[in-house]
Amino acid sequence: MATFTRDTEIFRNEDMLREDYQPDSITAREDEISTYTAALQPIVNGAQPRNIFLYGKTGVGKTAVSRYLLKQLQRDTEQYDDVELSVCWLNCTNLSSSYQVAVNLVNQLRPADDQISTTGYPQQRVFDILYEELDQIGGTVLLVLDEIDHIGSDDEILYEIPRARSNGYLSKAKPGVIGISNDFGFRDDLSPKVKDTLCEEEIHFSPYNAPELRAILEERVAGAMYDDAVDDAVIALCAAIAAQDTGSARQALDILYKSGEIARTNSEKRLTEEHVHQAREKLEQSQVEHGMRELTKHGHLALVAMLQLAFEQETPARIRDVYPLYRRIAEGSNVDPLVRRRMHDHLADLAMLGILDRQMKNEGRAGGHYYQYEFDVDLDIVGDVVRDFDSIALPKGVTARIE
DNA sequence: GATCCACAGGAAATAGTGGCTT
DNA sequence: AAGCCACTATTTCCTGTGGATC
Repeated sequence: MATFTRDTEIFRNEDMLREDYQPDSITAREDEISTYTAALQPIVNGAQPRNIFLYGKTGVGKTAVSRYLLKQLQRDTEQYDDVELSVCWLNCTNLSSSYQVAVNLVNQLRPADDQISTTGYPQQRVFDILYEELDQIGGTVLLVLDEIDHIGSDDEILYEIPRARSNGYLSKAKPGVIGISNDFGFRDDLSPKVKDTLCEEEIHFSPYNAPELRAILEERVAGAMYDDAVDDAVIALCAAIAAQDTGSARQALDILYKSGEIARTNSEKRLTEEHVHQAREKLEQSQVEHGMRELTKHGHLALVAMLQLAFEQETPARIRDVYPLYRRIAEGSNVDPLVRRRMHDHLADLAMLGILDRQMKNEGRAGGHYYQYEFDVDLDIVGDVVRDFDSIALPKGVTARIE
């Protein structure tokens, strides 16, 4: 018989450690905030907004600071009658082109019962619709494009919006673009014409160091967990691990949260450093697992082929060895196998996700150059994932090893 | 130092899907 | 219904590459 009781020892309010929690104040980003504030100043003055670009790795506060500042800005501009500020927030993950960003912006601005479809229109048409919507809102409209680097090299929209007004497409609206990017390289990939218009203000967010992470954790822990549940050493360790790895507050908070979960499951009252280490390992593991499950069918087939080779001690293996096996498994599973070139892309994907490790070998005239692939993760984890592939006929060598 | 292996990986063409316009 | 438009996944074709070997 299961019983539920309220947690009175570890978590007071675990929401505060979650991804979507928005803190009331921002810790350790003073410089960024002051630059950002200065860049937003024209809006308060009722002038044309400047375009702003934020760079920095995940979990360094770009989104949190933006949310925080824009909220302040909206509140503080209310007192001026000649400033009408609206903010439109769009996360561009999964949007790979300007066209899609434009469509999603329109749909964001429109009511749910009047959406437009994601394909079918000529590109310029979608832009026209977007301008109509913007003009309808009027005033200053800030378009926040989070994770904008996902649109890759197709940056047309970043050129269009800032110039829409001077080109006479807009009469009532003053649009401003705030781009948020995880990828510094994105800036260099932008076409020159976009760089000119868009990168008026650039703000760089550096990774957090250990003391900063500690400050952030302490800030959150005060509300999220009971005082007796955590001590400074545990917090310091979470901060240290995250600082060394990614410098991301997200990671530090995740580790702390997971540590608490582990402690709670073991019905312990205090977090220990051991819990933290376990938490880190678990998180790493589940990330890799998630990556593997999300792959396409052919990615899965490639994974199975590699697993088979690993079980036979044939790794590291080269394409020449993996491909025929992949073909057999695909055919056995009633899937049309891909050509070698394409299959190679899937292996490269696996390597990029950190699931496989690849080494370039070069035997010169005798053997040419090629990659050798082997697993970079525990085979048991791979086995766990592969066991759930129900549309793939696993080779015997694999089924035997994973039960 | 030229050659050449065995592949890496870029580029363009093609297939197939879903949706708009007239 | 025919003709567009955009997207994704793939195939086809091809040039590039590092270093052992000639």
